[in-house]
Amino acid sequence: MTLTNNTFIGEYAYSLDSKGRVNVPAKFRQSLSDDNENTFVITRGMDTCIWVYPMVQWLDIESNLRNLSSLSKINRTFVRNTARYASPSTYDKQGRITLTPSLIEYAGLEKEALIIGMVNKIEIWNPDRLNETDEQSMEIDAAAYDDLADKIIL
Amino acid sequence: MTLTNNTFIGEYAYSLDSKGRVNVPAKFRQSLSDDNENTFVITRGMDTCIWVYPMVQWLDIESNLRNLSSLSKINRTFVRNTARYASPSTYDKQGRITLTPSLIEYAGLEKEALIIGMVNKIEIWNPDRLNETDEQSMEIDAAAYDDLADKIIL
DNA sequence: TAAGATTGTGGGTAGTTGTGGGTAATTTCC
DNA sequence: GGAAATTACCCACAACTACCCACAATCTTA
Repeated sequence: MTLTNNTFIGEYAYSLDSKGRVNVPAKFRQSLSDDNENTFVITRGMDTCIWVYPMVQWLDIESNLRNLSSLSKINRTFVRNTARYASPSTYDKQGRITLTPSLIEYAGLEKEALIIGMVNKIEIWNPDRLNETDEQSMEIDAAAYDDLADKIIL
Repeated sequence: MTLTNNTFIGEYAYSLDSKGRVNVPAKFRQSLSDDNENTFVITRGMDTCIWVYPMVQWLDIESNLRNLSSLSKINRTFVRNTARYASPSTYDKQGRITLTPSLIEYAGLEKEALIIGMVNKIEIWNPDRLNETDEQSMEIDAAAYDDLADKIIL
């Protein structure tokens, strides 16, 4: 029952404990390749959620950032915003990672944490926020969504 | 008399047991190619039913998702909605897959489960719901059906 | 038709997984 | 340099899941 390495799908409802720890779904841990050394890189997501990358995936992003010339202002802004909030985190013996207070606040996390596999990364959401985001995008994106659906056969 | 690999046709009425397991029709199992490793990926269907993909078929979808950059909001939404409800499931020694409570609720499954071969994937229905859906689509679709007639020769 | 194999269904058990909290090591700050 | 706070590591337990076995019904084959 192993999918491709470093690939994550599915949705899990876990709790954030008093120490700011969340469980990484067992299936996600199993999918991690060894060269990640049980480490993720955690950062702000583009929606109000947390993004969690397997380390090797992050290294890939880093090398892409490296190639963006700082001559361009957009590049500078993009590199800055991508890099500044990122920090590596190794999961403990029980399979949990610790989130920084800053990220917990950014994502508005309280007791519940919804963990979503986004194929090449993982998202951590406050369930209520995700619901709102879902409803908003429902109407707005209909047309563009159909375009996408044409390209990918489900 | 074997059909093409990973191809499913026909209708089967099975039961959902107390642990959320349904049998995969023996013919469907036989049709699965070896590289699927006896594994399906189960997710929400576009009607209120469950979709079951042979793993290799899903991997194809996955690699398409992987190529959608998360810089675009629409892409994020699309990847999220496609990936979040999906989960791999290997059938057990008796040929059953386990459905998640979330999917069982989505499809409104109770004791009976109707399993339908959809050529490249499998659908699992609550029989009552399928009846309703059938009746609704009967009249509506006459025109659209004519369009289809251009594309497919029966 | 009888024997054997296959298929669908039910349930028990051992191992895994998620969650809470305790203690020692490390860091921070006065 | 030492106290306070933070972090990392460890243990414990309840809930759940995957795996195994059993059996009845159906189909296959000699």
